[in-house]
Amino acid sequence: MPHTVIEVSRSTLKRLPLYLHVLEDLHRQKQEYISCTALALKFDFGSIQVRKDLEVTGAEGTAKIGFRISDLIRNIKTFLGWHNVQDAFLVGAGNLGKALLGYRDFDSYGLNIVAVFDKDPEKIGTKIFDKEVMPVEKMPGLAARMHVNIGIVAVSAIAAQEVVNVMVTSGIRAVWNFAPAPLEIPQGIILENARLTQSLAVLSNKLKCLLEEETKESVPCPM
Amino acid sequence: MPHTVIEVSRSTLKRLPLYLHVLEDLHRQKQEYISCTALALKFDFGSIQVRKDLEVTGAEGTAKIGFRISDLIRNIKTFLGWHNVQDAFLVGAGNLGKALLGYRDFDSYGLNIVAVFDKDPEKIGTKIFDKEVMPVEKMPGLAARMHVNIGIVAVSAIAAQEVVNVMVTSGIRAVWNFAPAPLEIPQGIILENARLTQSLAVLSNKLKCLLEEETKESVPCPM
DNA sequence: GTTTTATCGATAGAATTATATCGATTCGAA
DNA sequence: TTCGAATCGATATAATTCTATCGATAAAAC
Repeated sequence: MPHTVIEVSRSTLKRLPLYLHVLEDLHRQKQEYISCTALALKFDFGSIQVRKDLEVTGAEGTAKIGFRISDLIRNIKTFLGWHNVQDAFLVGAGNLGKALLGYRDFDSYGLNIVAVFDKDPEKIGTKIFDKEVMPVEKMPGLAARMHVNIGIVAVSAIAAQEVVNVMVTSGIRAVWNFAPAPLEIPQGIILENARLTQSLAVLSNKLKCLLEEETKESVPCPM
Repeated sequence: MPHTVIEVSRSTLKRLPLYLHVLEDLHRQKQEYISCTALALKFDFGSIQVRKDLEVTGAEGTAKIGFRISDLIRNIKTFLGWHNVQDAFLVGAGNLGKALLGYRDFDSYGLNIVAVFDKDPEKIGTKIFDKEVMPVEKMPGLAARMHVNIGIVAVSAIAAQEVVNVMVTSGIRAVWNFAPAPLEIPQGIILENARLTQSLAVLSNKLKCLLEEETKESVPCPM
């Protein structure tokens, strides 16, 4: 049985959690089945898109009925790797770090923050949501001992590269970066940037266009 | 002089802030010019992509030299609508809300949070970063008086739709949503979702594939 | 029991997005 | 001053991503 490599686009990958959220909601409401058509109504894209996305997770539906919701949830979670919760280190105990620590739903998204690090001596030793803030120097030792794979960067742009370097030497395999700086990372290590400003850029541009549209009658703006 | 409508892809729009950050960094370091080739080195995509992205902002470069950095910064900011700072309302004074309020750089991204709202009586009246938390009921009146166009949703998924409804009736034109729920919004109002889980999904999937690759020798995973 | 309708699954086609090519231009070096 | 290298700007090609179509199938209506 030769393995065929399934190509999955980044776009599909990003839509899966959207479906998952809706599906879990429906599951709580005891709904058993849903069709792509019905699921697509929740979003601003079509049912074919939904079906193709679900296809990559190996989900199978029945004609006229749709997909079993519990199956879909399981498939999506497995596909994303959220069925096994991964331990993660968080570096940066500022506002953003606190917000991430306070976010309780991460465990259903396969993420469990097990330790917090910072450089600031003022913060070290304090507790945030029951987690003690430790000096960054302790990370390498702890990462090896605890077999932690994920590192979350929640520090300033200036400090970010240094933090990543420590993470990499600590054996971290995947970095989730919240700092607004392009980071260099060795091949084989996963880097994913979670940038608010990207989303804000789209919003701002659209709003600018909308407002310009109102003042002038001619519209020199992209959609 | 007829206006030709420039088509700008969402992808381009999302890359612009990445460039902007690097450019502002270089500007602080007193560098005057940069080529697309040099700028592209900071990212994992090519120089042609960079050039085409910059093109939409109206930037003009010189052969062999590249682009004047100060021009690029101005062009990108203008294109995104970040040259004029927009006032915004934030709803939700939880961890995320606090983090957003504490983020000082928003003003250079064209955003200025002028007021915070919450439903929780315990929170109302308290101050977060010098901003008093107000009851949501006060939003409509204030929005009209202050001509606020942007609303930021930083509440739970359950409360989100209700908050958006109030925003819309308050005259808000653009909603920046952090709640992990698909929101319904009338035509003509801008909705942009800032979802952490999307980024996390990509990370998790890649990590899952990496780890599977190590245990098995055959690789049944995308990319 | 037959027809109708909704849906899946697969394939084909359209649209969008990314990358490559090429002449024109500018600087620096021979 | 001429040549070469680097880069822009425009156009053309490739790759990716989205959308439409069609037969098969299962449930509901008649």
